[in-house]
Amino acid sequence: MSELKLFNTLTGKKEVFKPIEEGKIRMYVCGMTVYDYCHIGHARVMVGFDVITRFLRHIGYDVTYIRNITDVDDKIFARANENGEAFDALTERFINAMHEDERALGTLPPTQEPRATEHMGNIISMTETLIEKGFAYAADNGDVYYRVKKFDGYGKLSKKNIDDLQSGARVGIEELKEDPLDFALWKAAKEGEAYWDSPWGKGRPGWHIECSAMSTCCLGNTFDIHGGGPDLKFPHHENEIAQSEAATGETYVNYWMHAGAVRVNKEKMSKSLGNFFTIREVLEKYSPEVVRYFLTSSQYRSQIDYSEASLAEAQSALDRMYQSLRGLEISEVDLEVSYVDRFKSAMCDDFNTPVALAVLFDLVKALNSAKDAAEKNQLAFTLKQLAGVLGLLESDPDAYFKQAPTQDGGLAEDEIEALIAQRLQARADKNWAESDRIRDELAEQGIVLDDGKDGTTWRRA
RNA sequence: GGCGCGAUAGCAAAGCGGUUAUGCACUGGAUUGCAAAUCCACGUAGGCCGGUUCGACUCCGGCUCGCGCCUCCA
Repeated sequence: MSELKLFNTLTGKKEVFKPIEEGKIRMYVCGMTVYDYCHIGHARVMVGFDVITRFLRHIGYDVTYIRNITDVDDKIFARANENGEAFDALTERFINAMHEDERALGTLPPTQEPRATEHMGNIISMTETLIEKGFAYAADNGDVYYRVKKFDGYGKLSKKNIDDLQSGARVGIEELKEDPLDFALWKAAKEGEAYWDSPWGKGRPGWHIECSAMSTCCLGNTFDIHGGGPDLKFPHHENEIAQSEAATGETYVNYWMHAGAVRVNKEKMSKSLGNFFTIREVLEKYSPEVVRYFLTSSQYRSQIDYSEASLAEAQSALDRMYQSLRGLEISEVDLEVSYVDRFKSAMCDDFNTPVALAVLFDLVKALNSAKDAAEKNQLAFTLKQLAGVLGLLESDPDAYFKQAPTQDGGLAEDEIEALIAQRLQARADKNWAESDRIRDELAEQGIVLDDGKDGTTWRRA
């Protein structure tokens, strides 16, 4: 079998993957800051690392997959304040919403989902360590800052030169910092804000320290893979490296993986631009599996353009896959190895899902052309197994075609069945006009009829 | 301005120094009462200019254009 290669942001190259511990992978992925609904950009990371995790497990790795929830943050406080709502009531709501979105998209739950608020002790002790080692200092007001220039190699992940950064940094606003590049590990609480007690007084953690604390706590000083969205490279991940490596004196992460951006009209989808589509919005029109297919149809590192047209295309493609499985009773047999090998070598090459999908389509074509029942069964079984590694084709084909994506699902199933029965009678009477009238009537409701040799089936277009 | 990434057929998206990617759409045929689905047939694409090579979409250099990061963002 081909060896697993993955693109490491740290080196800028595709590298052969070597786990720290034979057969095991410890992976941390940056999750959500929970103050709003997840958008398609989040879905990209969720689905992307879900597929990665599924494949790594498929090829035999014991994967510990940690994805944090950042539930203390300036934006959370700001939003809670706007709403006149307690910050933890707000985060609880959006954590639940996030879990709903994930269940809809069929992503496997992470091994653990640590929350910043549950790791205050670790956050504070890591901050203390950084102060002891001279990498951080407490300001007069109770803030604690990280001394960026003290850390050798700052910028190595995002390939930034510290001098370039400095020239662009805003100076003068924060007199509390020794250097404008320094970033906050701990922020003193302002009047009326929620706070935690610390050696520096009442306050809360800065943005980056919680990930260093949680990842180290859950996975150890050094772990295999750290992933996240493209906009986390700098400063978030850069700062995590600075914090963790300064605190532990050890390499923080061996392989850094970053998903590509989701764009809308050639612009990055982002909170700040306000051009984002939430997962739940999209799911009103398209089935979750179509969204997953769309996200899988390009390699996880490339940027993709979100549009209705691309989702519609994804649906057509996925329909083709399900169509090939429709009406088959599939029983477990040995897999067709040639397809399995091609699939695996595609996925071993930095998770090349577009090629993996191409293999699935070759399988679909072979399946559609096969005459022999045993051969059909083997191809269908192989198709389902491999697609399952991508989290696809896990539904019953009939259910897939009959599902109503919107809340008002249009025509009810029994009405459809009744019309089909009427049409069947008309056909038996060779009343083609009536038969076609019913077909057209259903077509107007988005129902497509397929007359097969074993009767008529229907699906929603 | 600094750093990084990309430019493939109508659209989307891959691999590859010389041999069909794949999907969607389109067209013709088979099939069907009519359709749908399916099958068969159908595409010499690779931003521009040089270089290396027997041969480059694939390697090297330059240019143009697009995008991302440099500030909160997945």
